Amino acid sequence: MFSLTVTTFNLDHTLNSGQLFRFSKHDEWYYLVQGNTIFKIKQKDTTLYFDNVSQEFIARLFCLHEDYEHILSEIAKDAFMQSVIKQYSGLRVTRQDPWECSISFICASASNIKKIQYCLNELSKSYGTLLSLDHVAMHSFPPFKSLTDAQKIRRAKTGFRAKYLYRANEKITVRFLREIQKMPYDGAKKALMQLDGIGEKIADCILLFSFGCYEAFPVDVWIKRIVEQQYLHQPTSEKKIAAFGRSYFGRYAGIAQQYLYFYALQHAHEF
DNA sequence: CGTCAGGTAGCCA
DNA sequence: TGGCTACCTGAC
Repeated sequence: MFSLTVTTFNLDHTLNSGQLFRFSKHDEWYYLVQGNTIFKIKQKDTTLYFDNVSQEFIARLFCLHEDYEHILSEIAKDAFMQSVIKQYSGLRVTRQDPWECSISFICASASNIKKIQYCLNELSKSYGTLLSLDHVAMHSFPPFKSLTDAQKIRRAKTGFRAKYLYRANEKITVRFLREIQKMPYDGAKKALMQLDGIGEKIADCILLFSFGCYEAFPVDVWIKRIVEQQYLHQPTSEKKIAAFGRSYFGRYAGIAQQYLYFYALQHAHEF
């Protein structure tokens, strides 16, 4: 068992903000999979407790090295954002494995969080290996290059996304991911959008959640609704909403987006 | 039943 | 470029 003191970090908010889909909660502990091991993590005030995983991995996944006090002050552009930030302070954008993140968000197209989790778990059951910790069982994520059986992909109830997953598995290579990492935002986004099933929104999610590209401002229905309601006061295209988000919030627009998204989820009934 | 989910591709003006 | 619509599937 290890522990770490954290500031401006909230594990619950971070895990439940729709950026990471594969975790399972059992009395106070969250169980997650990293490679071929399960680990568990929980937070008590400013202390993070974790087991079966390295401190380095936790710090990287939750970007604990980032100065969130500073980042949040930069995106607190107006009274509304200030209140959202105050309310959900500690929500962080994660830095996930690019392969898992790409596959996950291809599954996210026109779906919902419950369904995405279901599909990813089914894919993992089919392509991963069974792991356990404290009598909690989970499967490892389908390994890199393993999604080679179209039937099995479809049996995970992935629907029209099945062919996208199959092709992504063919096209995503170590070299491809390394190139993306080196590119600036625009080029990286274009490269990701070469893949079938990855459009503007999903490319932005992948860049934001697995490449540390904080300029990316994914626009989904919820971001569209909240930006229209709070800022633009009229129906606006996704493209214009994204352009607004990036120019208004600046270099940490993606983190602002995550706060807005989390706020919208908590207030979903009001829309 | 229709509509809606963390959308995208293909088609048309 | 901008505005349609079909698309798997499950929940309401």
